[in-house]
Amino acid sequence: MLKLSRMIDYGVVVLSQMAHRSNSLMTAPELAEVTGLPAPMVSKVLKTLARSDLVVSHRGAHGGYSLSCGPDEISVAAIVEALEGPVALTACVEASDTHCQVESLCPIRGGWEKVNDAIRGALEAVSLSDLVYAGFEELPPLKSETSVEARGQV
Amino acid sequence: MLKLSRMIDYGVVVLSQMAHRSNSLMTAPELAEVTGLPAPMVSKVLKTLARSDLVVSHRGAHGGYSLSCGPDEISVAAIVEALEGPVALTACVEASDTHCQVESLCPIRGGWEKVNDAIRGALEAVSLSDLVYAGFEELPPLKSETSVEARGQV
DNA sequence: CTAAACAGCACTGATTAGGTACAGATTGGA
DNA sequence: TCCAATCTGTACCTAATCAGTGCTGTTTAG
Repeated sequence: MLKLSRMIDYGVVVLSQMAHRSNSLMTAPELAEVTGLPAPMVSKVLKTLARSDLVVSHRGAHGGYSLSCGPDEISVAAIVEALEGPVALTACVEASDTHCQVESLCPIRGGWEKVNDAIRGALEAVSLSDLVYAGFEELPPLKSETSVEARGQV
Repeated sequence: MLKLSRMIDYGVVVLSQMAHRSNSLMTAPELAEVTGLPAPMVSKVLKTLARSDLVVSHRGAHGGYSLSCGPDEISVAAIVEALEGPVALTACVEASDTHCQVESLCPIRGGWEKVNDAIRGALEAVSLSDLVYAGFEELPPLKSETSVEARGQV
């Protein structure tokens, strides 16, 4: 099924909310409320995204997070990479240098890289703005949104 | 990291071994030996692949499995689909019709489909033969291969 | 100085995946 | 006719991973 993890799902949702409101500074609790996602998770995701410079964090009182650049400059690949490490599909690829005992017999050998490249390419070709602005007008920079009880199904 | 499951890994390895030996009939134990993968797993994978008609099974004594068509006609997408169901990245997509409570607020909505399509397209573009015949000459149709102790790292 | 906000762990509970076992069903050959 | 070699299907267990939570520390505006 090739499901991606909930972290990534959350990350994309949160980022698109941020993109949706023209780069205003938003706190983790605010974003949690707006998206309807569990607050600790949103916080966790934002921390991770900040480490990869996809968002910039502003510490201290009246801090928060904002996008580090325009939503068209953020690819899905970058988000995935930030939250789960480099896009690589098989253990084979990670450890092939040292461990794969049957490398000389395995007819695939470097073949996995083709799959990896294909996937990475596909994910790099999709930007955050591609996901967001599909028939959806921009929202005002916020200030007390009507709350959402639950996002229900992720 | 977007790792794919070991089932798929096994599936691709097994299929490429089959492709590697021009369509000869091979039993599950033989393929397990040749690939160095655990025999019950190989058997399990082959059963599943047979259900999706990627390989054809021949039951009874002197039975075995063979590819249902040429390796250039089998895409990685087909293998993934056979072993893990349709390529769909998020729970959001599966259940969006009924469950997603904030669909009207969620700025992504149909956006995930773009990611799914991109991935599916990428996987469909890579065929089994792309993976196999990268500087690797074909083997004879087999008969008592030198055994491989362990494939070690998958 | 204090409160609001981010940073970084460390922990737990549940889900899932990897792997095994076993009881049928099917077929070729002795 | 019967046996042995194969595939078929399902049930089951263990171990790894993931989602989620909590807590302690750090930064900064006012």
